[in-house]
Amino acid sequence: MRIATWNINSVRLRIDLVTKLLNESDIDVLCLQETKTEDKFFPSAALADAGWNHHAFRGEKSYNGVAIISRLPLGQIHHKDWAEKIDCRHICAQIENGPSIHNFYVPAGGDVPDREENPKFGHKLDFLSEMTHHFTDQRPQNAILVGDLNIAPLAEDVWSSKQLLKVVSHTPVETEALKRLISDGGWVDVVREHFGADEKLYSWWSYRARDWATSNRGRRLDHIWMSHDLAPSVKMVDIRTDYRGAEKPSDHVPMIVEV
DNA sequence: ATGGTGGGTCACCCA
Repeated sequence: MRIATWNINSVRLRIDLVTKLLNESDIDVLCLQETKTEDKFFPSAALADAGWNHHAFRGEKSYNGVAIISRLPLGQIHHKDWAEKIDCRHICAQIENGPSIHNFYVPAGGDVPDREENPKFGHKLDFLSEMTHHFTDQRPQNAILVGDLNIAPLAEDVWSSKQLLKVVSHTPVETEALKRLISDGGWVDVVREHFGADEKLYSWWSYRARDWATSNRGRRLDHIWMSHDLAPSVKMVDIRTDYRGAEKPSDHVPMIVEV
């Protein structure tokens, strides 16, 4: 089974890029974040025409939004609301006779890494803390967690750890919270496990760079985690950096895992 | 230290 995650930054604008990825990479289950559309406008027909008939999605006008697109039948679908907001940042679907897949879009957290000065940063930390409590209470089994978690936890997950220590996404309070969520929550960071500790890994490059590829100031904000029982069955991991060079690209690229 | 770009929607929000 091939599972992918991608912050698409508007699923309606980039629907052709989505179907291209599904077809050319033979994806079974694709998890999207930042779909940025209400459910009534979700492009279900285009996905069904391409052969992916099973959809679970939660969207809102302009902001956030998550979706699970599958060519395998979906069983139970549910979501939780986090940090006392009803924004669309989580959806979970079970693949019939297969694993449960959690799809998350963690708040970006604003610009100032201080919860007193910047409520968005407090929201991000509260969201992570609730996730940690949730998975500590209900340890994942036969489960996969993917999404844009908006944190690059390790020095090798950013172009310059030193220069990003005070930049939201790589501050110690965030990276420690994410590592605690992995360990206490019962997850394995299978992308990092696959490539090893030393390799620089990025999934996001800012739109603001003059030349994203030449400056290569990336961060690994997107993640694929598995429960300990499932992690040993990973066969392949691919970070599709080439999609950053597409026409009208998302600032995030797809990450694919085969189990 | 600053501003750089892009998406959604319709004067700004958010990333």
